[in-house]
Amino acid sequence: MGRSSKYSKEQIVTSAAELIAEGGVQAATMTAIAKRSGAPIGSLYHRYPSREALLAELWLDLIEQFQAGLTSTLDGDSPLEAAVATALYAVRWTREKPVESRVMLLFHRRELMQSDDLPGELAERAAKLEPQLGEMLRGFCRRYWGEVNSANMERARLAILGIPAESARSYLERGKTPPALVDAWVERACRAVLADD
Amino acid sequence: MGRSSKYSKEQIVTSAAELIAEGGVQAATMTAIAKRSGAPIGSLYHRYPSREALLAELWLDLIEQFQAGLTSTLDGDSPLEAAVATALYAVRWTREKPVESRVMLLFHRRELMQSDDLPGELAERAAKLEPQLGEMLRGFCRRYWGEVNSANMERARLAILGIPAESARSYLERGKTPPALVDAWVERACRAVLADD
DNA sequence: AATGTACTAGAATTAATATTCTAATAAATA
DNA sequence: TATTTATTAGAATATTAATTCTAGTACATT
Repeated sequence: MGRSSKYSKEQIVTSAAELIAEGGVQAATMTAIAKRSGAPIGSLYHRYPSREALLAELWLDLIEQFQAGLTSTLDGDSPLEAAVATALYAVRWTREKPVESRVMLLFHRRELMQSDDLPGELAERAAKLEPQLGEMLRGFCRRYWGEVNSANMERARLAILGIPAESARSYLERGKTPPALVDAWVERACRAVLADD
Repeated sequence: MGRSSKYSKEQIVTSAAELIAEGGVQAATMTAIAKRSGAPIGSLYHRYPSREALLAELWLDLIEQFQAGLTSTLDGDSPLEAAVATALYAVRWTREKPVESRVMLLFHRRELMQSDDLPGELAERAAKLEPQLGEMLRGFCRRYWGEVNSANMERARLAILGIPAESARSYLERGKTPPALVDAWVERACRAVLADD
């Protein structure tokens, strides 16, 4: 049924990610994405209704993949050890996927998805992200403290997500990747934030 | 000598900051800044050679002010206690100046100053920031560990700057301000990262 | 081989914004 | 009060980038 495609969605989205990683969101113009991926502008619009939908899909792909890794890691036996492992997973992820993590950590959702009128499927995917993260943290609080309240939630968020994010960010900003030493600091900080009073 | 001005630089820059805090950098168009501040576009260009120069000045004002506070706090007697005080100063600053801290923490320098060809004075001010921060951290390393090396520098940067930044960021992103509880977590994390092995 | 259909192509159009330009205005000084 | 000049005003222009449109292309199925 019809001609087979010469340029895949993946090529397009990857090109956009590289452009953002190198020069920020504003560098990922439709013309630039076309040039980098080899696909003509017409083909971009054949696949995506708009630039915003293209960038939103890129963003959602990344976050979903990352969050899936977090969630499964935090599911370990000992909640404390699972928390540490999750924090370290996040740091390692940025080491292994510097382009993707630059996009994720250095640019804000608003820059990629400014309006609320995304194509339905994308809007649904976007709406699931935060609840899923909340559910993950809630589970942790229940297992670790035996109680879920907003202070615990914030505390867990800082220890498990915030600290590794920041630890990586300062390197990613400078075009580097967090060195191995950082892992030890992240682990300590994570444990310190979660420790009993 | 000539007509006195009706709209100050400060009004203009403040309006730009509010717009950015509310809607991101892209919301701070010259038209929007003009509307919010009351000044007509012509007046904006009378004071600033370009939008970029206007935003750069805003950014530099904020960072310089913030960094001055950091530097003087980190100068205390006991290096460890001074480090903790500095980290807490940063968190409190975001609590007291939510608009300014949103601009500083949520948006990247590149978004505000994309080119390298800023008017000379601004370029000079921009060039001083990072060295000044480095000097500050270097002094801390010398006093606390007795030795300055890149691992120490990174570690100090995480403990003193990174951790409070992240702790505030997660609230600022949601349009909130870090609650008082956060201070205790920041202090612990700061001490943990700086603790002996 | 003929035909249908998704896809490629990229030029033309539109939309949004920064910037320029020319003409008023009003305060300070002589 | 006359004059000077920084400043206000905002319409006109230029620029940049998204989006649309029309035509061609090649694969898959019949």
